[in-house]
Amino acid sequence: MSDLLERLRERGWRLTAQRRVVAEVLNGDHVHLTADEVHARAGKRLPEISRATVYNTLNELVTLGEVLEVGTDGRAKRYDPNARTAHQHLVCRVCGTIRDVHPDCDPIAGLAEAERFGFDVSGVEVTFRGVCPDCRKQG
Amino acid sequence: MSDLLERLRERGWRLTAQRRVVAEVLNGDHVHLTADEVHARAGKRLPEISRATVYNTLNELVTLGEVLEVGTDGRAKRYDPNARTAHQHLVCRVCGTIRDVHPDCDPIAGLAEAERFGFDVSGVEVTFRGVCPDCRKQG
DNA sequence: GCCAAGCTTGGACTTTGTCCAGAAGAATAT
DNA sequence: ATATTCTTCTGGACAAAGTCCAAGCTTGGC
Repeated sequence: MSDLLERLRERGWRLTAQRRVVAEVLNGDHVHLTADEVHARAGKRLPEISRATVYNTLNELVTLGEVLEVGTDGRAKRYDPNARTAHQHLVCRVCGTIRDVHPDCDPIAGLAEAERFGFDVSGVEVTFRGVCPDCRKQG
Repeated sequence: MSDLLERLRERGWRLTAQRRVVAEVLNGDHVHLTADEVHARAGKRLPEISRATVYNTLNELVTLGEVLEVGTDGRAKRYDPNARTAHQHLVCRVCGTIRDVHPDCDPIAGLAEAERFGFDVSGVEVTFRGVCPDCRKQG
């Protein structure tokens, strides 16, 4: 069932009860939870799990490259387990819902050499903003 | 001298001493200050100005569309007065410095109709991540 | 000059996240 | 199996960024 857990095991990541629960909560295809939501859901299965552990684990997963941090502008960061396939986000301005979308080309190539100012450019985030169908009906 | 102040006056924005100072501090071409930096600089000219007023004013400017909020990932938001010409940002992962860069085409066009899921897409933010020359020397 | 509306203030409060020292739990060696 | 060592977990304190609010102050219109 779990790509994420399997990949972690393969990498020799020590899989404690706490880490397993965090990884399980996070696993899925269009999941974009905040650290707090992860903590709440993890707490249902492992009531004593501490906030610190959830934060530590999430940060480790990000460092390992298994999970992506998605900044949604002022609010809490969200964590996206789908770090393996390049994708971008489409965020509803009203309700904050996130959809994954897929680029038809590598956007990093769009930055000309002359525009790099000596930076070592290693990543790019593309976030489309709009209003989702549900919010349009109501607005 | 000031595009920003002029535009604000034209729009009938009440120009108090505090707001004027905030707008003046923010004015310029490659300015990306945090709210705290704005407060500090504004405080030099108007020592009693409060943090709350700086935040209020910045949020109003953002709502008016005269200033852009730039989220730099965990750190404090930065405010960019150059909301008039389309541009993107190149952010240093280490020190948080921001450079403006200019797209060679409209990135919003990169999102195929089939990928819009019924959203009314009205904007896109592109943020390149990398390490700036200064931080590379030290790292 | 008076009044209402709108600004500003400072402090309390909230949210999000980090840090730390000690406790608990694995892994390794004996 | 036991001791030792290393890693991880915990809970609470702490910090940064930002919001909220009631009270006071300005401003513009009359």
